[in-house]
Amino acid sequence: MSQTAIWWLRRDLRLEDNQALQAALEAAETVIPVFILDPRLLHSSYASEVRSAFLFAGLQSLDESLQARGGRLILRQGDPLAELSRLRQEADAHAIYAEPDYSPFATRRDRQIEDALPVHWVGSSAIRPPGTVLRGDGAPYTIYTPFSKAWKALPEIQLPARRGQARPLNTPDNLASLPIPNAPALPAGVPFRAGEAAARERLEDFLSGMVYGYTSGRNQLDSQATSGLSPYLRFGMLAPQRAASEASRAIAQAPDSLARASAETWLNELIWRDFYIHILYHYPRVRRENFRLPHVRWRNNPEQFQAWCAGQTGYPVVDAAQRALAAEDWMHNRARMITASFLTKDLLIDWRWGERWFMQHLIDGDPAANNGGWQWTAGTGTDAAPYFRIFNPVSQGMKHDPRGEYVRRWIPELGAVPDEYIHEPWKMPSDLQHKIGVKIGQDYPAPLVDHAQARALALEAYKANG
DNA sequence: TTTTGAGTTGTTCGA
DNA sequence: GTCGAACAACTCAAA
Repeated sequence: MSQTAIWWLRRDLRLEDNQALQAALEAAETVIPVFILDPRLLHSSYASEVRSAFLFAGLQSLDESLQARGGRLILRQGDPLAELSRLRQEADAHAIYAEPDYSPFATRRDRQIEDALPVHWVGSSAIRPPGTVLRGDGAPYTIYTPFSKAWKALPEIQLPARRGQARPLNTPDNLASLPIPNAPALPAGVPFRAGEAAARERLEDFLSGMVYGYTSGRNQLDSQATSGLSPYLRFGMLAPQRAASEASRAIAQAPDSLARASAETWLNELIWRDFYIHILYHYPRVRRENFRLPHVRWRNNPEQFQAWCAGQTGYPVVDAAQRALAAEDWMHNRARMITASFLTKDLLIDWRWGERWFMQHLIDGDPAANNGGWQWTAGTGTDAAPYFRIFNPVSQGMKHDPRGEYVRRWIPELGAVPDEYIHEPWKMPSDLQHKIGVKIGQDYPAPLVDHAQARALALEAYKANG
């Protein structure tokens, strides 16, 4: 057995269920865990300070776990190829082990690295790697339903059995490491703690609770019925294969058909994550271009975009969503659809503007899922969703936030508005506005656009697409 | 090759 | 209030 291997961490910030780590341990006496901060990513126009802080806190937590096993995290900063080459010489390492990552940026970077260094790719940041779910003729799927059927027809996801006492890593003491950046504490409102222990805890909470109420609960804006696992999956603090195998187990053990349907819905959400990873991998152009409908006539009014960003559109559920994003750096999935539909359909603003805004703020911001979600909502995406599917921000609010709890939580100035007006406060008679002290246009904006009119304009703009 | 059925998440209108 | 149809046309996936 050779002596030393490098374990290069990227989007797999965990020790458990980590196939790359396991392979490194099997191949070498000494394992050097390294994370490389890449300035190109840290300072890109899609970066988010809070997401970086979450990353740093995750590295901190990982370093603590490593120290408990006789290792430590080596942190470097710079170009990964240069840093890995240097570290390999310093440590006299014979090989590098890493989990594949599939974004266009990562793919380019990793091709360069495998041309120059002895790197072994082990595991996958998708449950099933791109290229493993293909049509009969070998082409990639571009429609979710057949993709998911093929995905489910493949052999069940196998996780390596958990070992008893994990063996030490023996990371040498003489290797230089940057201090892990002192993550500014996550803002007080952010409801996520970094690290695999927190991920595991949330997974177990979800499995022992909401997984069987997921189908009905996940669309309620003010409920805690979603899994809340997205930030952990984003950074690999939870293995996606672990989530999938727990989903399968929940399906198998469901007490009744309703429960089974719920667990299946959750598994489908995980498969959607794979779907968009595969789409971005096979069609990297979607990062910049519409998947279909190449010529939507966007209006792109900058003042309206500002109002949308600030949660000042005058549509309570849209504004609540945006303000929740500002406060928690996370947004409920239903809220994402509502606010994205409003930006693209009601304001006719290019989905790329919203996509960037989300990436700059979402703690779980991921290029594949974010791009897929925006293009789906904009009607330009892979699925042949009809363009006339335009969300009505009032009826969406009434349906998914019937008591206005979500709205009142994030828009305190609407606190006194009665339920019947909470999603359309501009309809309050002026004496009521006066009585409760909420004057529309003064204490809270009047609607930025009239939805019925905006809808008609959107239908025109999309129909005009040649 | 051709044919056929289908496509996450919605809204509105009129019976 | 409830229900079904219309909203368009296209492309995908599989038989």
